[in-house]
Amino acid sequence: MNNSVPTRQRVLEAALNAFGTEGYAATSLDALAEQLGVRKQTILYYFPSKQALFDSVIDAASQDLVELFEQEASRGLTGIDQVEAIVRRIFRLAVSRPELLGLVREVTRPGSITAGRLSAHVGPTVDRARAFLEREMAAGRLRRSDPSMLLLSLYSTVVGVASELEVQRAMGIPPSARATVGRRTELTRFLRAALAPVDSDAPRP
Amino acid sequence: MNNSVPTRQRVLEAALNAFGTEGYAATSLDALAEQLGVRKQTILYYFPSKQALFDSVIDAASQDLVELFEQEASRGLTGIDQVEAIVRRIFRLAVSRPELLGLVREVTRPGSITAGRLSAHVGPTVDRARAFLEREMAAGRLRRSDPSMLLLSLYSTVVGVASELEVQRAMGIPPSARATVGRRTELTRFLRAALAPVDSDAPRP
DNA sequence: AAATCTCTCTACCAAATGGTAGAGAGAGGG
DNA sequence: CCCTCTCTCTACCATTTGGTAGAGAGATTT
Repeated sequence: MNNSVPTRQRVLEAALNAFGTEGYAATSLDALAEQLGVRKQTILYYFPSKQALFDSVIDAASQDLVELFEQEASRGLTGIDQVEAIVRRIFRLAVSRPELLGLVREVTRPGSITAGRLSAHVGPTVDRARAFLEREMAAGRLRRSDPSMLLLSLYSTVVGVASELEVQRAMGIPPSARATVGRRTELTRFLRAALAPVDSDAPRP
Repeated sequence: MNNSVPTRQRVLEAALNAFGTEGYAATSLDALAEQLGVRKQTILYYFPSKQALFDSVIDAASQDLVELFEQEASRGLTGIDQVEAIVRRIFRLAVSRPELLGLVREVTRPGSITAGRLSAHVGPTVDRARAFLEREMAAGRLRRSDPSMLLLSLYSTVVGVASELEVQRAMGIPPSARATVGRRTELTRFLRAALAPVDSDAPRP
């Protein structure tokens, strides 16, 4: 059965899903194996330990994320339009592959063991993003502020709004597809207000 | 030894710390007990199961959070000043009791078991916050937008910036005390830009 | 003094966990 | 035909986990 997708890749996908939604500690190799219709030792054949599997999952997820961003960045938009395009992409991601954002959340939590692995992969992309913000500020297309801090604020806001379903329920926002679009629309308005340049941001002639 | 603080409360505090930093699944009762210099059965005497302990921790944490907010809200500030005061409080919290925000993060994660418990406790406070935003918008002291969505954006941004240390490191922001103040300052500027009313927000006479 | 209540302990246990050792089946090459 | 390589399996195992049963010590009540 299912001979089209190689086992190793199937394991990686199932693991990404499990780690991203349940978390590392709450995911057992036995449960993962059963879900795949395979024995635990088959998993351990491809990945020598649970930690090694987790590392590989992070590597794969990082690659996906980086590709997504580089692809979007290569379209050459500027100013708030580029920011809005990225937001749109992240929201699409939150719908189509919520486990990916979940994994990011898992990896970046304070007590995380595998701290630097994701950072190492997305580092260059983060640098590109920061450089973009600096460039656009200098050109007067974005309000001037500290690029690193702005990037952090953007990240927190977008990923939070896109993925914190429980919080949203607590705040009276139903987790429907229609509400998702509404969230994105409102978030975009929020970001436009925060990013739009003011007079004093005009580029030096 | 340590007869001043009752055991039950010591267990609650240690559990809040562990659950908030390591997560529910990664926290074992044995480890918790050892850390307390007590046997696991002592914990199970006060809390019939691990899940019951977790529930109690959530209850206690909720109470702390609610008190904190109600206390801050009772000072009667208005507009962005009130928002800024809350931000300041949350940052102080992120420094003095990071495990509290970590617990919130743990509870609000997608695959969480104890979904509604925190929501039930903080619900009324959330309602108050939303009512505040509506009132201030109507008075022309905040830019008009959807209060629920704005609240969500504010929550995501503030908690994210205050607590996502790993992300910050990945973005080139060192996790020092000085940088914490810098983050808060920059975040406040970001929020002011997003919240400041524009001409069309003037209250109807 | 006897009985009860509060609290912490020792002694266990069944289940689950990550991991080791190695057999067996099939394919391909010599 | 045999050898080797790839892949998945069965059989185990030591450790850890959440939880049960109940003893013992001290204080309080009757």
